[in-house]
Amino acid sequence: MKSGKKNKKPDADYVACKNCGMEPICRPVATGGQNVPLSDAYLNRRNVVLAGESLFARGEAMTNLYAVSSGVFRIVQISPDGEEHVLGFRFPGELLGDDAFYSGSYSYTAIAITDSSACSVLMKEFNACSELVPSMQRNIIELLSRQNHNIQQQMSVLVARKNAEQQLVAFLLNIARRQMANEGLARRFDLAISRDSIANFLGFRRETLSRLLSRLQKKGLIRLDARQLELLDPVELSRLAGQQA
Amino acid sequence: MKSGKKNKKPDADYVACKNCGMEPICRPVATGGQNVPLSDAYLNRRNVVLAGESLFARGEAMTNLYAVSSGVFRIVQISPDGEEHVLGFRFPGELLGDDAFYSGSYSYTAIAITDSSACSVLMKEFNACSELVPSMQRNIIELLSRQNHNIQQQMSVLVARKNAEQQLVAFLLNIARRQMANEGLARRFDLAISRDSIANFLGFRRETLSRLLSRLQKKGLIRLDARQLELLDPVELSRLAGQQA
DNA sequence: CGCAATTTTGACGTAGTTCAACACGTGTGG
DNA sequence: CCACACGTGTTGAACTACGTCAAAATTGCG
Repeated sequence: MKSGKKNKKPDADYVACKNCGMEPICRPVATGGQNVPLSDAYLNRRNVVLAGESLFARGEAMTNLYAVSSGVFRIVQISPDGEEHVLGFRFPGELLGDDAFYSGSYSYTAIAITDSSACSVLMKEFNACSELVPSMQRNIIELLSRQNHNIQQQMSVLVARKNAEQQLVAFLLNIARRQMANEGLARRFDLAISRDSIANFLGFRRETLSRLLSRLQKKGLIRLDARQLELLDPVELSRLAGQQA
Repeated sequence: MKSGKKNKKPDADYVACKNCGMEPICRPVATGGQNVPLSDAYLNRRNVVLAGESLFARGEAMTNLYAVSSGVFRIVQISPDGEEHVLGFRFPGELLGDDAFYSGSYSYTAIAITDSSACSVLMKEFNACSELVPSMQRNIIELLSRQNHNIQQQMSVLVARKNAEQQLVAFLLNIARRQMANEGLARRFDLAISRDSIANFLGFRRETLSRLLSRLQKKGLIRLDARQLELLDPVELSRLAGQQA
């Protein structure tokens, strides 16, 4: 019994609002500003989602736009042959549900990996409000554009792979950056995601993933204790992944 | 000398404005509407870009938002080790440069594969105008959201692959749909893209691609004469790709 | 503690890469 | 007009990385 680990409330580190992707559309409200009439329901802070529970499911009408405030989510789809396919992961400060604007319903299911929490903005209120405040619309445009860019970037890394190792290392570095809300590189962190989810996402078998991780450890590039990941040689890892930055 | 093929002006089929991704932000202007003051420079129709030329390059300031009106573009990035990497392709009706909203500069280079043309909206004018017309902003939000969804979708197909054949078939079907501005499936069309570009994009070797295409022909699923592609058995192809729709 | 889920390891088969040769079309210069 | 280089695409043979199947080791949970 070392800490509050046993109780279910996520006592995790919440992402600072200033580092959150949703900040551009939260702040105008939080500060009050141009006397826009807003219900209290507009912004709902840190809704708890327990590990394994879903925040929303594919096909549901888009009622809210979400941003992860603590924990990790995986976003999944079920393929026609019934298999779950992991589309990606979302870390604190990142948006959830943003690709539902155009269709009005969520296009994937978001599941909490660890006990997590997410802030939500009620779409009904948001739409009404953004009619009145053009800067909010401008903000969400930039949000979407950035997200767009991130996804395309990640896709290029994943598809351009020479081999699985390169792809995996690129993934680990990607995660390490997002762990810090893209402000630098986390050297040591809890990679909450299971091997199965990672393998599923990257498109290879859990056995292959396991072997690759072992190999990276033997080479002294990472240290992995259960799900605690440490990047021992970020420079060499970056080189391996064939990246700059 | 059968047709105008020798002269350089693209005599191609232009996409209909009603099928164009940029229509939501063109139309409000084309119809005049709510007496918004607009310079003639706002919308520039069908700028010609010859095969091999670039429309804009990575890093340049975002002056315009583009939509392909005829031809095909490939979007590329140069990796640190100097290799060109193909991030994707853009067909008539699709946007170019949309992921530059957030940073203000293009994040990739857009190169015409065939002689092509693109409509452009001047950002300076667009920003001014959209301040006045909230519906335009709403439109661009939906555009970005849709693009977001499309990219994530394509990524899931490319990364989730069981094998290269499945991945290739998914790609061909994807192209065939986009050829028709997503209104049904083109059965026979000019796949203008070179084998090298396709292989680069899909992340395998040109030799592998060549073998796969040969195999699909032997199976009687496609017919390929130079770059003229015919889908002989769309149903079986869809099944092969492990997709519905 | 003990069972189930997750992760690792081993042995072997196969899909995709690599290297190399060839075929075709197009443009260039003698 | 032919000779030649060059870009693009196809094909073959040998190699290798990853997948598959099977079993052991570790972790987490009741």
